[in-house]
Amino acid sequence: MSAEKVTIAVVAKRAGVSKGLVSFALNNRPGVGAETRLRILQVAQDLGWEPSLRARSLSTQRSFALGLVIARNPDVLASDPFFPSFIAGVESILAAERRALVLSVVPDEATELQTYRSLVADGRVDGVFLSDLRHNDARIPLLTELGLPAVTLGRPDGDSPFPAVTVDDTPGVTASVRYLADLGHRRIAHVAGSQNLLHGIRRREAFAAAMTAAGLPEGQTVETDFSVGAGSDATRRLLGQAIRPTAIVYANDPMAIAGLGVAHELGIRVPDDLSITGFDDIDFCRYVYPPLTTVSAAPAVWGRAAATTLLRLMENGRADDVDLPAARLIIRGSAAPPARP
Amino acid sequence: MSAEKVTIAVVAKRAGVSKGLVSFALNNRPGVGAETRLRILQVAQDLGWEPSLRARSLSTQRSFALGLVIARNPDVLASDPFFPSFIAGVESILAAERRALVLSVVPDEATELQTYRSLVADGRVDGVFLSDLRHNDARIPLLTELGLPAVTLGRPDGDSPFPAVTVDDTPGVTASVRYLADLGHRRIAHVAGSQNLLHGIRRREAFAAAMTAAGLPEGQTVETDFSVGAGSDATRRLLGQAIRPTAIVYANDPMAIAGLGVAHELGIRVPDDLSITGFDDIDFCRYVYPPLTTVSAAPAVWGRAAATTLLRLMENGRADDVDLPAARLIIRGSAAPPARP
DNA sequence: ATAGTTAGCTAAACCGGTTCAGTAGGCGGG
DNA sequence: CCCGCCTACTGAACCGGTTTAGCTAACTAT
Repeated sequence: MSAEKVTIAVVAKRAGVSKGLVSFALNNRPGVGAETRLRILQVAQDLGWEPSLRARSLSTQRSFALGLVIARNPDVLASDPFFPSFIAGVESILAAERRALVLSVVPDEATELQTYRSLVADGRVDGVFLSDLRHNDARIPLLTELGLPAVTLGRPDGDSPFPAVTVDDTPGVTASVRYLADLGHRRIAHVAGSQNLLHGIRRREAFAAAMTAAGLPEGQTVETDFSVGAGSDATRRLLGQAIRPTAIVYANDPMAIAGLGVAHELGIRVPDDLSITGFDDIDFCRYVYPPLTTVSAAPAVWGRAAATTLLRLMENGRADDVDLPAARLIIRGSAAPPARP
Repeated sequence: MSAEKVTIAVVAKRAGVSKGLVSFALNNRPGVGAETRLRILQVAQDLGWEPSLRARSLSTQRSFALGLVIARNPDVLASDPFFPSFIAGVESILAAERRALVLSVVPDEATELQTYRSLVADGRVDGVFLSDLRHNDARIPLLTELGLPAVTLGRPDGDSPFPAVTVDDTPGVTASVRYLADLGHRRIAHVAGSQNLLHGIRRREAFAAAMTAAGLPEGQTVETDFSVGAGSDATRRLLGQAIRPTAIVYANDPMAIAGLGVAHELGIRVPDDLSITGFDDIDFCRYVYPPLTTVSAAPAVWGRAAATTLLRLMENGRADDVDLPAARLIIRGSAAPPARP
């Protein structure tokens, strides 16, 4: 019988109006009589009509989807729960708007740029999230050139036409150092993240500044790529020295957990012989032994804020920067006063 | 000048043929003269023409995208690197095909089903991956009804019209139990995953069967939801007993790592006083102390195979099941012969 | 020589919306 | 009473591809 597919034309005929008017009524635009509008909407509902996203896409040149491109070393990606949580936050906003999230995971930066080009060429997305900002990030001029709306996760270090949704890392690092200094530590080291990434750089800078502010000698810093393995190696190097640090501030939790493992292996007791702090407050922190003192980051909240901002930008052509509550120190059991020599 | 947008019509005019013929040439269909075809392709290339995905979508009723809907407790999602790795595998196949991955993360099963309906109603995807299979999974009849091609990750327990891409968990669990039994353990417990999930059920069944096969008494089993916190609680319960197990087989690594933490906290030495094994071989395993004996799963390989199979299904209307190499035991340092009482 | 194929190609319909120019009718102002 | 203007609405073009019916010319078979 009525196996006929319901299109705007069917609705129009049934309501006794033109296709155009149905379109106007649907997108509640002016120029439609009040009762006509109601009749149209009623008919649409009766027929169970849902406008075709594809047709809409073609005529409006929009895709009703947002994009996220992740360029990370697979190891780092796998052990860092940032993205799953962030994405869950993003989705909680998008679902209500009936928009989709297009995700790309790529192996390197060159592919990443190429992926943005493809996404735009294919009109897959109407806007994107820029995560893992880098120094002089090539994506910013690229996206500007491509004319694709974007939101940066954190403030980039150069000029950027895009709104930034930021969680400031500095206070968390500062608080960690101060906390350790107050406990009496003087030789505090830092296992830094990748210095290609802005948050890696900023955490290291915050560490250095906090050491100075605490009146301590410059702390030893080891650069890593944020991976668990690199965290382990860095810890081994730090602890293998004749004079070793009494505390280590890690740039993320996975590395701190790896550090915990190395300490155990070397028979160095945490927190008695060595204090450590992490960054991110991943789930594991609460459950390793001793539980990890770390800095909370709330990636899901970040995801919601980023999605909201990006939608606003696309809607209004502009959106203000958003500063989320800074990450703060969560004190657990992995730090204590240094042992007396 | 030629700021004009390049469409098929422009290419057609420039090549002196009709739009239709350009389309034929592009999709290399018969009915186009050899040199005409070359000329058309040459013109297309000269003009840098890329057919519009949106227009194609509308006329072919396809979206050139695949979907993945994840319904997981945020805690579990965050600590389990399965999806990031799986997705990386999927993407490595999709990128070459110029298809996109649409990802949805939803809070519960009801929303999950609704999400599949939306994806189909909006024509967002041409096929989907079904992960985290459940007993009598409602998604299978739903997708059958919706007519959406799908691939299941693992073999479902009921009838399914979809190809299954499987990594058999059983041998890994069996090997773990056998390994522990060979070391001399008799009281082996199992911290099982969610019994709503097929892999949770199968690992538990494999555990029970392996215990019997090894001639051991039925092992104690605690059910969890696969989360780190639940793994911690379960461990605490097992170790708080008067007569406690000498070994614990965990249904996944995050719980095993939590178990390691609990043991440390209680002053129970691993592996001297307690042996443990995990499942999945996540990155952390190598770096906790002692390094975790576990079962490897290779989610990225799984992702590639699943994507390949799904594409084949969509192409040919059918695809065979794929059985990937079974997960195998990786022996590290978290198990040893039981202490003499 | 004539009818029947077939390869190569064109024109137009189609996918299902949006948008814009234009028309008819109603109303207020002069 | 006429003009102008606004509101409600229609018809057609448009987005940019795919697909189908049908035409022509050349080639084969009889």
